Amino acid sequence: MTATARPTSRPSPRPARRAMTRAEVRAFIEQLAAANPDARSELNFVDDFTLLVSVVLSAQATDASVNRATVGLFADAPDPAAMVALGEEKVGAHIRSIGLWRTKARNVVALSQQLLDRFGGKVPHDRAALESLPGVGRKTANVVMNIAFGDSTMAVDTHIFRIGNRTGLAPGTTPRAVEEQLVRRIPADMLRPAHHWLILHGRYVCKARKPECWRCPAFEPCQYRLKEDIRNEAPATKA
DNA sequence: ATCCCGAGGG
DNA sequence: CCCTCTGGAT
Repeated sequence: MTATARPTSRPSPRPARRAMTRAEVRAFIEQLAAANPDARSELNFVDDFTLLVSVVLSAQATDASVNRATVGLFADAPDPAAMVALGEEKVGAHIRSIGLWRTKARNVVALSQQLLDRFGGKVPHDRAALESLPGVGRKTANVVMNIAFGDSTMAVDTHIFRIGNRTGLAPGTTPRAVEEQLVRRIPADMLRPAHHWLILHGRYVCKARKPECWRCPAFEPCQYRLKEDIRNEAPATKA
C-alpha cells in the first residue's frame, strides 16, 4: 500500500536500482576471471554439430541432464545425416529424460535436415542462418557463435539475465536489453570469456535461490545485498 | 501470455 | 509440495 505519506522531496517511492559503474563492472568481471581460470562449457560435444544439438537440448534443462542423454544420442547420430536417418521417434527415445523432449526431438531432426538441404551439412557461421533453424533463437545462436566460431557474442540465458538485474551489472527488462548493456559495458577483450564466467557465477554463486553472497566478488556494489540485507559472510555451520 | 516438459533440490 | 534448469515458437 502507498497510504503512508512520503516526503515530497523524494521523487519516487523507491529509489531506482543503481547500475554498476564502469569501474565496478571491470573489477567484477576481472575477479570472476580470476575465480574461474579454466571456464568452459559444461556440455559434452565434439564438433559444431554436436554443440548445436546440445545447446538446443539445453533449454530449460541442466547441462548434466543433457550430457546424460547425448551420450546415447550422439553414438547413434554423430552427424546431420545420421540424425535424420535415426528419425524423430528414436531421437525422442534418447532424450525423454529431458524436459520439452517432444518439441526438441522434432526440432533436432528438422534442423539436421535443413543443415543438409541448405548448408551442405555444416553449421553455418552466420547469425541469421542459425536463427532460421528450428529450435534456434538468439540465445542459442549466440552460444554457438561464441564457442564454435570464437565470436565475441553474449548469450543471455536465465543465469545472466538474473545476474544483470540482481546485481546492477546490466539492468534490463528483456534478455536483448541485458545483452546490449553487457556488450556496451564489458571491455571488448573480455566479452567472449565473460559469458562462461557469468554462467558459472550464476550456477554456483549467484544462484536463483539462496545465492551465496559471501563468495561473490561483487558484494560491495551489488544491489541485491542492499535490498535483501545480505551479510558478507558464510552462514555458521551448525554443530 | 502460453505452451512445451522431466529431473533434481530445498 | 514449489522452484529452477544456459528457450523457442505461437
